[in-house]
Amino acid sequence: MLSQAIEDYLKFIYKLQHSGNPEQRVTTSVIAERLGVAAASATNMIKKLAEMHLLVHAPYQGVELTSAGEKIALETIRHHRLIELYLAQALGYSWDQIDAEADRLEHAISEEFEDRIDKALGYPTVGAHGEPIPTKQGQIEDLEYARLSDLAIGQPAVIRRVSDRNPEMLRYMERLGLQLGTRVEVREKAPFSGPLQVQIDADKEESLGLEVAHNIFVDADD
Amino acid sequence: MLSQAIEDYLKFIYKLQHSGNPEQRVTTSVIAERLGVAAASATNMIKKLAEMHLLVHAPYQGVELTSAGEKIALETIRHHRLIELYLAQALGYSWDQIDAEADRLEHAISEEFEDRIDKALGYPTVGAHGEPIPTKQGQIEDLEYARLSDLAIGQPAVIRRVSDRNPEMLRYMERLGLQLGTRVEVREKAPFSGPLQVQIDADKEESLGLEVAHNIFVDADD
DNA sequence: TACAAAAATTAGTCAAGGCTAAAAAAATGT
DNA sequence: ACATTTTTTTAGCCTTGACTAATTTTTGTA
Repeated sequence: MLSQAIEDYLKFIYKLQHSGNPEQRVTTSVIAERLGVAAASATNMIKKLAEMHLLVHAPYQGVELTSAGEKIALETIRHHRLIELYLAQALGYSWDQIDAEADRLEHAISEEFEDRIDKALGYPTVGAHGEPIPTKQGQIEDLEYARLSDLAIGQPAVIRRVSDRNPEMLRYMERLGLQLGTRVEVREKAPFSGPLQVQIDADKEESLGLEVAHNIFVDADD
Repeated sequence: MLSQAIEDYLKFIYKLQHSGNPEQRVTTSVIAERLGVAAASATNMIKKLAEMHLLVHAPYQGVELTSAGEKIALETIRHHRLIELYLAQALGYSWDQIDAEADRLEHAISEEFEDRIDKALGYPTVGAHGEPIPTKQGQIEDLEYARLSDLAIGQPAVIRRVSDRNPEMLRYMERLGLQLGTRVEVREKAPFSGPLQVQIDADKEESLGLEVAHNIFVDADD
């Protein structure tokens, strides 16, 4: 069994590798910052993971997971997303609570547990925030959606994914009725990075800050 | 937050204090054996727990939980038993699997999780093996049942609790149809600590070894 | 009562995984 | 091109909770 620390490092490294700009190298300091540890601690762990052949480290250049490392990262992410969805669907947790709980549980569950909640959920392919759930074999779809902030005015769209990074923001979205599947349409964009006027679900119009809109991913509705 | 190790020590010390013979002192070696660690390790942890005022240690005499220690033990046991029941009822786990899974999960869940499964289960008062579940306030009933091995011949009874210590044994009981609520009656006791002939649920009669019968607790049915 | 056996403790290690402070390497701007 | 800033690494230390081996203490028995 791998330690919780190792699983966490691999998980976050995977996420950093696959987040946004693909040219963004995953360096020691970025990893340290994301995990909330000192840079020296990250250096140590990276060295250890490299010795375990879970990643390759080019000093000062960044880190890349090996397929063995990626496999573990994807298993951990699968656990996390299945647990999140289970918490939301079976136990009634709200959007902003599931991430923290799943962060602890993901390291504690067995394969058996994974299989049973997978089955209970009907073998879902996307998580509670719309992220793809890796398969047991380590396959993951990469769903590419547009950001609501980039949506053309007047183009109707459906919310397909939201960032789960900020619980505060999730609470805000939930309060506005922004969920997966919600129909949205940008009505107006204020100049100078100002707020968007967004039509929500045909019955409501709200002013949405750019930061929030940046963290909502939509599928143009045609 | 207390470490998993501390919670485990307190849980097992509580269980040892309240298992069977009340004159049996809970000594370092007994604790070490139950937790599967070296005696020296137990000595260290006991010293630490004593410094934290979670127990009182009389050297060579044994250990006794303080009320603070007992509170933590009972919280941990509550988590364990709620999780076990949830695994059995909501996720279809079998009797022999739930203990191991709960051992890991009990240290990872939040109060929120505890509350939600408690509610989902309808605020149960006994666990999957018939053990009382401590309340959130740390109250616990002590249910005293007779052992099936001590039951008088011809006395009908109902299974109320089984020991969860041995998964093999649980699997065996399950296979024989021995569950909580099952009606049993001892028909015959072979001499020299021999097996019992037991009527199970009016439709079956089985020969049961003394060790198994010793780990089944019943309520005389009158 | 003395002494052997059993139980408990102490002493010293080890592995994980953090930390800070200092040193070294790389990148950047003038 | 070189000095400064940023990033990374090294060195050394800390805490947790295990371990083994050696040393008490206690206890049970001849």
